[in-house]
Amino acid sequence: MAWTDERIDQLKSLWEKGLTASQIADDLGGVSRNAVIGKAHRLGLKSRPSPVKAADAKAPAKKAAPAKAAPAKPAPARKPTAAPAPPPAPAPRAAEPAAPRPAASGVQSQPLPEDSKFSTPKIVSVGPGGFLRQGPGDQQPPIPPAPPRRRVPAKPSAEIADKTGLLDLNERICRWPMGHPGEPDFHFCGVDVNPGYPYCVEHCGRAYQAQLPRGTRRPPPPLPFGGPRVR
DNA sequence: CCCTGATTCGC
DNA sequence: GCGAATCAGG
Repeated sequence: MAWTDERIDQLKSLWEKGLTASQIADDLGGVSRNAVIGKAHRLGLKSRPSPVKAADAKAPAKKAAPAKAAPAKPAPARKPTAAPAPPPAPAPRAAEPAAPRPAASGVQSQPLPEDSKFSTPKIVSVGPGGFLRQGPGDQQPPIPPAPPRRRVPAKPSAEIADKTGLLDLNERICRWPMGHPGEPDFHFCGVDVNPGYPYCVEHCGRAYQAQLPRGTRRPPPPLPFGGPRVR
């Protein structure tokens, strides 16, 4: 993707707003975090609080030279432009710094009422696609969907809420479908997965049901979308 | 592990 | 100029 004037403008704006390179890359789309950083530097955008501080003026010492490329660059003399001694005094955030931190908190497992007597455990599960499965005679309000976990807190031009879409899926977020494919707001759970599984802990609990007591009517086994046709 | 930004260097 | 690879700190 090319760096059009428009995209460069966005980059500058977002960068100076304090968004992280990842968020900016996400926002712009089509570019990687590295691309954003690289471009930002080429544009001369000033660096912001970086986790990596300049090497101390003493004892550089260890610096393993890997295979690729020839390092041999022992001159980290950082002196970009002016500002000889700029005390890091970020503008005091008066009130609303737009909260760059996504504060992504995984969905905490709903604490089971394990303390409440020994009432017959309700066997309720929801299959992929949001279909409710429950024991016969059981009536229960639908389980509220887990909030999608996304970055980019405030995207001005987002008419569609930031749901976890197909393109957002990766190996470590829950791919449990929410809603139905084809529907406007169909998306995926998006919470961090239960390691080793394609779903988050909560949805693993629904996907992999324990054996039920005999006599209990069992709903059909949970099949993810795309599973073999059941007959 | 995850994240972050910085730097290097082949293209 | 671009950005993946790499580095390095949190």
